[in-house]
Amino acid sequence: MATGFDDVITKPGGDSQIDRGSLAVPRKAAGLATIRDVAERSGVSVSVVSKVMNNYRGVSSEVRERVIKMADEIGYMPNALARGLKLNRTYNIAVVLDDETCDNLLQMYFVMILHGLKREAGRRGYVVTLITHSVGGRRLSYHQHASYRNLDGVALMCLDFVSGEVRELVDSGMPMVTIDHPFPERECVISDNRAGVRALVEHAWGLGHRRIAFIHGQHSSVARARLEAYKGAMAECGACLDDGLMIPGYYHSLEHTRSGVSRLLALDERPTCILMPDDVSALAGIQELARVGLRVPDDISVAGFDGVEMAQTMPRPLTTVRQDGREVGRLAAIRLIERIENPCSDVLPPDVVGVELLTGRTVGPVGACSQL
Amino acid sequence: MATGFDDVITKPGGDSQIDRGSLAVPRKAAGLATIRDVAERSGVSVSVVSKVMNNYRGVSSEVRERVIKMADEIGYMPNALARGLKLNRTYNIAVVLDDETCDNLLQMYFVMILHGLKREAGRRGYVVTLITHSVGGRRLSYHQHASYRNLDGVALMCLDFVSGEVRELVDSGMPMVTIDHPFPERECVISDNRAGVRALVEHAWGLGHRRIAFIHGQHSSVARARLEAYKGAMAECGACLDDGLMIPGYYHSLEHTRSGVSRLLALDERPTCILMPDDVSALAGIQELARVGLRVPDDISVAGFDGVEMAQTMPRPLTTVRQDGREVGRLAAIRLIERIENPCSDVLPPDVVGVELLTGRTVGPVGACSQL
DNA sequence: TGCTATATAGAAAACGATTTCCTTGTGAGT
DNA sequence: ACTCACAAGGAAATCGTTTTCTATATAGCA
Repeated sequence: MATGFDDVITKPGGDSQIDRGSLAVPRKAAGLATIRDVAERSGVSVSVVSKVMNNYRGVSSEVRERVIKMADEIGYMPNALARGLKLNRTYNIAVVLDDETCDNLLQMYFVMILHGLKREAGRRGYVVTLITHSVGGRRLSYHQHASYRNLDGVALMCLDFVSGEVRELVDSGMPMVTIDHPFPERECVISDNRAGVRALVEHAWGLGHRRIAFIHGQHSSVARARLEAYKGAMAECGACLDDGLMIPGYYHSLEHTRSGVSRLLALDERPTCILMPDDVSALAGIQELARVGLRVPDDISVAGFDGVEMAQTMPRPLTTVRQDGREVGRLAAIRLIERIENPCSDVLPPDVVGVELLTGRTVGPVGACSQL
Repeated sequence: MATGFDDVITKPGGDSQIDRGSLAVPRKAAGLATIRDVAERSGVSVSVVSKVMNNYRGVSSEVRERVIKMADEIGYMPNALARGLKLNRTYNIAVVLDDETCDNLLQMYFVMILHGLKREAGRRGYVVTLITHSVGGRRLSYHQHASYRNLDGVALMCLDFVSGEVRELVDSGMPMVTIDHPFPERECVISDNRAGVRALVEHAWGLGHRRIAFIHGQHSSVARARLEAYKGAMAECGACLDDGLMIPGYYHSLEHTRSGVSRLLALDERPTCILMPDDVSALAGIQELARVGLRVPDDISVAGFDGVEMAQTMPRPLTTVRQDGREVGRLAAIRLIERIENPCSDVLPPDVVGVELLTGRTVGPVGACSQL
């Protein structure tokens, strides 16, 4: 925003006015009452009206009632802009959605988080604004954008947490909450990925699986946590870890999953069970397996991660772990707003939201066929 | 907001200050530079800086450069609040999501719309704020809320379009766009539901189905349009309409769909094909059919509506119609912003976004079994 | 009756921009 | 030399609030 130099220096208008699209209509012209209208029509000063509207004391109940009545009558609503300008509070929090790199809204987990977050925020008088770092051609950092709009705080999820952008935000001291990626001394809510993976491994192990493969995500602390949990759980079960069974993939990338499955099937000793990075990928994996003639779970078992409703409404429900995105979002809102309203309080360690194993029917006991 | 009477009249503070949570920090204290800082440090007046930042003419290029350099140096960003207050424009549009009645975010179609809308809005310099009508206990109408926050326009989807709330919004003249429900003289984008239903009916008919049932949504123009299209297409195909084959249901309501399926199966002459209100419901329907021992599509055919990715990534992809929610959202953003920036232009008839038949594998030729 | 607290009301200064004048200074044209 | 036009810069009003500070009226009290 600071570099207004780009292309247009000289423009029409006598010392002013570029084509600004629509003319600027003052609030009055738009038919909205201002505090001054209320004041005049109830015969008091602006300050008194303000005091009434904010429930301050120092106004006689007679005047108070008159003002309130008049305000109602002419449908007065304060102007959030003026209020925010004075108070430096907008009751508006930012959710950063980077729709250039990852399409977060297309992953149900993040949609659920957004849903929970928005709902809880609304309950507490806040509203949610979705920001990106590109705004009308100009490229603003998240922090610039959030402070340009005076947003009270920021919620971060599903993006490159090690980018300079995020660093800037962390360093800025602006109230923020991250999801599934803790920063020291910053609010955070995480979904219990470790427990989820552990539950899956144990479930499969309990059904007799010994060669349990894991197609895992990359470059994120979620992926790291899950991989670690996988290794830990396998080791605890007494398996000796086989690097060949751990294959990098990407969340929600059907092709990567399919090729991961192919790689696993090409192994000398095939796995009898594959843990996929997410539910959609799991379905893609099952498709791939079907393509080469393998039935699930008779010939090979498959598990997903997320627990989206649709995968449970299938003829053969997916074995997976349900993450409670809505709860994650709800807690994120609570913690962020706490921080906004009480900036000096101590930052607690991350909230960990529990997950639930959905046994489904795609991980079965190791059968005869799978020995082939 | 006008009735601040509720409970608290007398409160602490000498003539002022209720517990306002955080203290109000002026922008300067927060470390952000103001236009005055730029002016002082580059030795010019505030007006000149403003002119430079807005690319107005009437500033020598020498001064212009100096100002720009200084602005960059101290990281100046204008204050959107102050700007908005003066300009009466926030470059912020509202998306109304009513999370009390319907959980719109849980339906992928609406998520896609939101995604497309937000992306296109961002491209044009706008940001999206999600509003509800309940704000921190207080109940504001959509219109009140949007005008309280000075939002430039409103996008409405998936809600009760005949409510007083919506009426108020329509009458207010605030720029708005509706999705899948046209109002006279108001911007609108609709998904071609008629064509979708027609395609499904024709597809099924072509495969020999004659008794095609339709579990349809209710109380919305989408539902009406689809039902009409169903009737029209059936008639055109030469079927005589059977009221028993048209069953009211609800979108995304698994129970209603299941009971609808039961009702259909109880008919003397069972349908050979059922059109479900949406993809998730279709899966629920298939489950219900499986429960009573009917296989899809061998014994009975089933189609969905929406075309969500997951239902296509199943062992047996769902026969359905893909709606292009993202495109709907994109067009909605374009039309809304056009209206905001050019309030006097003519309102065009609704944009109709095409749909695509996904043949899938859940509607098959009428077989011997289905004659039972 | 004075004198001091206290309550009530209002004036005015912010908050950080934009925009409308208005004042200069300069160059061209006669 | 004298006007005229125009460019560059600045002062100040404005947008709609909040909040501090001051002025007045009333009550309490000796």
